[in-house]
Amino acid sequence: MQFQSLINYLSTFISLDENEQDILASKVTHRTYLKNQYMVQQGDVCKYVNFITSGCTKTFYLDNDGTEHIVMFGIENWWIADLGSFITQSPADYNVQCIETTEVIQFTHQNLESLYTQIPKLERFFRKIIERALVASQKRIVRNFTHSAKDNYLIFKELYPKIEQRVPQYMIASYLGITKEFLSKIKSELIFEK
Amino acid sequence: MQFQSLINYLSTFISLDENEQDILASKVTHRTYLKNQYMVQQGDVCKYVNFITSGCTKTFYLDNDGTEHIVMFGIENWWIADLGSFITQSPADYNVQCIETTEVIQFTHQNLESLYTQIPKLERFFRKIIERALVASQKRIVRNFTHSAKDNYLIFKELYPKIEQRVPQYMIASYLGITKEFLSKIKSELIFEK
DNA sequence: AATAAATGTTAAACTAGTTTAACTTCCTTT
DNA sequence: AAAGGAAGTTAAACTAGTTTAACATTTATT
Repeated sequence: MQFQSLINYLSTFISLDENEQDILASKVTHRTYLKNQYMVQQGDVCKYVNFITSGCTKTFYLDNDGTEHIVMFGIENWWIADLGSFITQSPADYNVQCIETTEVIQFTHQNLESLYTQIPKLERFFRKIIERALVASQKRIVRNFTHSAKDNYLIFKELYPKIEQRVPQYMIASYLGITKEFLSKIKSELIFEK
Repeated sequence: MQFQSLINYLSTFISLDENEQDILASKVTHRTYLKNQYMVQQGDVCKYVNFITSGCTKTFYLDNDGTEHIVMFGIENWWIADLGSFITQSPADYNVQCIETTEVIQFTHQNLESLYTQIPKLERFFRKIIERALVASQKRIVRNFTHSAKDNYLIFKELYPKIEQRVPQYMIASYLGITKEFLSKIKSELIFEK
């Protein structure tokens, strides 16, 4: 059952007694999105924070030319939302679309707020998750500046080997901030170098 | 007095009663760093989260060539630390150096943890601050991909007009991920365009 | 099995940003 | 007031990554 995946995941960070688990269960819902469906659309308010129990998503920004820029991918045990939109309940800058059929456990803003109050351990947990995400985000900024596209591709493969196998190459190029043609060139150079 | 600056700042987010203010005061220390002094050095453990009451700092990464890459600046009412190092109490990736004489209020890891427990409002406050920082960091990643160096410079000026006036140009170039020579060229083009 | 659609490749011409190096201007320190 | 260092500028040669366009391969649909 889906909810159990969340409990298992949380148990590696915090321990919740039966009562707390029941409270949590009463505040979340479960949903399945089909491949290509949108979890969040640019311009809509992001209603949920989503915990992925299975599947794969991409979070992307559409620029004025209609080009998509992938901000992040999401797989099992990742938290996915347009955080800026969710916390302020204002229109989203990003789209979240499913690359595979994706099952999630959803927290509304109101339910999450009430969980924070009822189970302070959970607020602490989310603070720590967000701290880590911020550290990772800052590291990514520095990486982008200090490394060539080829190095960044190799680092990506090492950091997220599971994602590299599941998403098309042109999306990885977008995540790295380069064109699919250039990534193709990089890959052929890497094969040659071996 | 320095501590009052922190209280004033916090009051725009949360209200602390006298007792809570006293607890807070008992858990922080004050320190003045001179121009060019280091608040954090790459390799050391980042011992404090610093709230700047006056002055200006740069947080930067030194790559293998010895080139510095500025991750962020800090001015009055900003929180400065190597967050990754602070939360795990492991060696820092970044340096924090003062661009001006800088006064800060410092929180050790232990004191901050105990404040979170004694004043849950403060944990909520920090969660929100970090959420915002994460949103800003993700936006910066997308900005870097979607805009030219010239656009990013204009955006920087608009976003942080106070910082632009206080720090040398070559540091702004580093923050933008371009060379000082190219920023110089961009500026001369902008003058010409007017 | 056939066709269309999505994904991936190659190569040539191009451009945004880097490198190097020489020079200028401004700021400190004596 | 002079001298030295830090910060900023200019320009030429270069390179990492883009653009365009044509083609190849894989995957999905009938």
